[in-house]
Amino acid sequence: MINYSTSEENYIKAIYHLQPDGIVTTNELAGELKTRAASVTGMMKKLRSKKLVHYESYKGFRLTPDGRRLALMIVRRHRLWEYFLAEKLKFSWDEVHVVAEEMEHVSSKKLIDKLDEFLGFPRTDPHGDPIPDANGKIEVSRNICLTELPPNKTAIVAYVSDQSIGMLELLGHKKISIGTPIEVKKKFSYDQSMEIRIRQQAATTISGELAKNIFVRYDD
Amino acid sequence: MINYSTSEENYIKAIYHLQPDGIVTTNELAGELKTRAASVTGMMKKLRSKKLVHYESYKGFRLTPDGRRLALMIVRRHRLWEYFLAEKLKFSWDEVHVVAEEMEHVSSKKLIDKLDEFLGFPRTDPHGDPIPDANGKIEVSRNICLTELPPNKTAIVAYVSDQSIGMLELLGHKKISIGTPIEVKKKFSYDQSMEIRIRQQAATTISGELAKNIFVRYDD
DNA sequence: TTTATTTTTTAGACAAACCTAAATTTATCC
DNA sequence: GGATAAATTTAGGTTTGTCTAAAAAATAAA
Ligand SMILES: [Mn+2]
Ligand SMILES: [Mn+2]
Ligand SMILES: [Mn+2]
Ligand SMILES: [Mn+2]
Repeated sequence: MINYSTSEENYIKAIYHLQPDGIVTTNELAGELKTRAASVTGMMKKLRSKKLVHYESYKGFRLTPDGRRLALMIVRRHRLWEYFLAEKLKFSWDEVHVVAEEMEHVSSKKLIDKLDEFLGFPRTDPHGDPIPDANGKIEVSRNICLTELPPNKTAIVAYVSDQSIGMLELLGHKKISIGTPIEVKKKFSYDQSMEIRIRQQAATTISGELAKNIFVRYDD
Repeated sequence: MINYSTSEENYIKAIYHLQPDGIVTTNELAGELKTRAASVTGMMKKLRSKKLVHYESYKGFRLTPDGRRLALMIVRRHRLWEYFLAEKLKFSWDEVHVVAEEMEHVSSKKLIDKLDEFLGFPRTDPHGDPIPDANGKIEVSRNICLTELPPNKTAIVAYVSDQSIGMLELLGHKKISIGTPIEVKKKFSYDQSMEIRIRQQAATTISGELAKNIFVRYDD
């Protein structure tokens, strides 16, 4: 197994997050990584020479099979550490990301596979994102958006797409987290807001903005 | 808390290991870090400007109180991760060091303090080295060398000073590890070799070379 | 289909950490 | 004490990853 630098890994992971299988442009990636377009161009030449991305000048880039494999390994490390931090060290789910961002670059394969085993082979991280297995296989989540959940049917919160601090804070206040049973009572077409019920508690209202970012598991 | 680079941290830790409180020379440090004298000089200027070492040209260097504090934090991280790897992930004690060498640079203070708590505040790492507490306090081990243990008195292996792979392999073969009860049956002055007894097993012979590196806890 | 705007690449610098080789300082030996 | 030897520092390069500003290419507008 070749070892890659922290920078190389961060670029590969960012490409994966933007487009696991499609074309990413220079500015998109620069925005994602908070770096400048010129730096991206330089790095793409390097990653191309290492056969991790397909890249032709002015035409964007795409992960190669090797690049995708590597991306999945980094995502695996990231999400396993997030799970460890939340589950074993009792970090709150909005704190785990920053720390995992550093830990994901510790490269020992054995470490990660043993950690996976120690954690009991968790399938999702604290944000509900699926964790790739030791072979890089990742579950395709077929969760539906809360906005598409039929009224008066109970579903389980499985995933939140926006994982910013502000969002996680709001969810915390509303007592919504991964695994929370949730039910839509009423939808208001005027502003897409909706009245929901969490467990047996009194109904509460959430904005359309928020609802759009909540995904639930609902086996109809 | 200021953050230091992986290189800076490795230099500080190496100085600490050579001389926690005394003067270290350029070549000594270069040898320890497998780098060149010129690189050491450059880094010392930088660490001096950050007030982590006292340094005057041609006169060697010494950790400042800040430098020592930092060194102890890095040692703390290193040993807690070693403990985690051995205890929770079932790594063998000769595998933990390389991995911890990378993990020790993840800098979150909260991570380390929560890890410490999760592990139950262990006092020593898998090699018997003491783990500094959250304030940087470290136990002074008053272990004695196996060569000084009076014959026919049972003591507990507490620490091995040479932690090279070869040494750990030999100890593994002899079934000696931290916590093993050990007893000296006979010493041969000719080559400093000795006959020892481990638990209730048959006596076995070890070289003076090996005995010099084994330290035991013995409350007389 | 020219012209203007946006996107991307190139050119040139810079900081961190490393290296080799040469110069300088300190230590050792007769 | 002066000549050698050893240790250390300086000088000058290299690599990685970043930046700004200018040039070039691709898109969009007129
Ligand atoms: Mn990262
Ligand atoms: Mn996550
Ligand atoms: Mn290290
Ligand atoms: Mn150790």
